[in-house]
Amino acid sequence: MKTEPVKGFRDYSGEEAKKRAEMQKIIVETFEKYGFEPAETPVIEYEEFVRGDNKNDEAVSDIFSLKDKGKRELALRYEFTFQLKRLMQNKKLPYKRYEIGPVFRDEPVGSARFRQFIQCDVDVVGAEPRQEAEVLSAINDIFQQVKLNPIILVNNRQLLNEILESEKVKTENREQVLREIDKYDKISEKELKENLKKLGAEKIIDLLKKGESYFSKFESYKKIISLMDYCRSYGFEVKFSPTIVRGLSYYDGNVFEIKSKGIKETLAGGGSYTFDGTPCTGISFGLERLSILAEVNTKKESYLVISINQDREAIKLSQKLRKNNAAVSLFYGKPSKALEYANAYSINKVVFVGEKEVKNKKFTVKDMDSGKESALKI
RNA sequence: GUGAAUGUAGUUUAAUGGAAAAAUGUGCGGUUGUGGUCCGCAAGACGAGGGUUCGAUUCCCUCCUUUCACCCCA
Repeated sequence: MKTEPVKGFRDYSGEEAKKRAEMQKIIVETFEKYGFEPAETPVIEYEEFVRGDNKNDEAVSDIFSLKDKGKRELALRYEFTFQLKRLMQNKKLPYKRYEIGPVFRDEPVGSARFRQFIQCDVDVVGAEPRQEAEVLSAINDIFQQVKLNPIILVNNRQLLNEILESEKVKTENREQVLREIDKYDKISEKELKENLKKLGAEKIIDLLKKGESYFSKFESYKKIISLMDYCRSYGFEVKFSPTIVRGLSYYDGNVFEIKSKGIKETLAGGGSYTFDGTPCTGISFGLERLSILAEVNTKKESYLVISINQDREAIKLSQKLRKNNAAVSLFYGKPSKALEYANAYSINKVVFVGEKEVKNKKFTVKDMDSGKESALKI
């Protein structure tokens, strides 16, 4: 019997699992602080719906597909945004929701790439452009709380189109040109130019490097300037990067990408798009990648109540502590084993419940870090 | 998906064409109420399947895992 996890899937336990749980707590709290409400959607959807209109989208070719007994053509969700098409119905706008949950992609795996990962997604349906800054601020907040320095890059899809238009790049080549531009940071400029030359767009790279003086003549650039301005009001900076493209084909306005030192993979991505004529904006990030760099405090105050042949009293005491919201485990056995147990699971307080304590109705708490004992107050 | 590398106890690392070693972790114990020290005992591995061979963990083949690159992406 094979017990190992499937390629690209894995278990989390111990410290790692604690860290992930703690991070999710921070994420939920922050999203709610920004007025987003939670939503839960199915993992399985009709394949047709998952694919949507993005038939040419490479990412969509990486979906896991399956069939049920009724021979329905189904698929595992590979992101959350498309499900908004259903959630947004009959909602007063702007509808602000977040969702945290597993998504699945049948694609190559790597150290920071999995086939199942927890995606944390926030969107505003019925968004004004200035709400892009709100969404970015929420994400920035989360990153700050886990001691990360995010580098937030922004660009605009239409701006790229305008530039390709003005350079008279053939329509049929544009998609490929964008894909090449996206490689800007990965391959040498020489190589990039050669690739672009084949597509009749070798001048693009030099143009993108020109900066403000060149971009300001395009209408879409104003949207970037405006976004940068709003972000400054929130107290953080975003950086204009004309070479970020983003894959998901529904983006049609500003697009975002968050990077950080210490990881080559993108931490978060998002942008503005239009569903049923409604302008929306959203961003999402993967918990696993964030977790690689995040620093969170997983130490919590917790108790180990040790029953030394005083089970009834020990249980009573545990329940009292739990009523005060303490995290309590019970241990039946020898004190030396109990202390070892407490160390193994980083339980920082132990209470002995033995004949002596029960008789005197006095319990002492031992702090596992300092070794000091003090009277237990409930 | 393609190409390259990889695969030994839960984890980290040895050795070998001829009975697989250690550290750490785990379980039990050290005569029964105080820990991260120490001592003893125990359980625990050659990714899977084929082939070559008297004999394969070691050589060969296939598959799988992991890692890297391409493609794309959180």
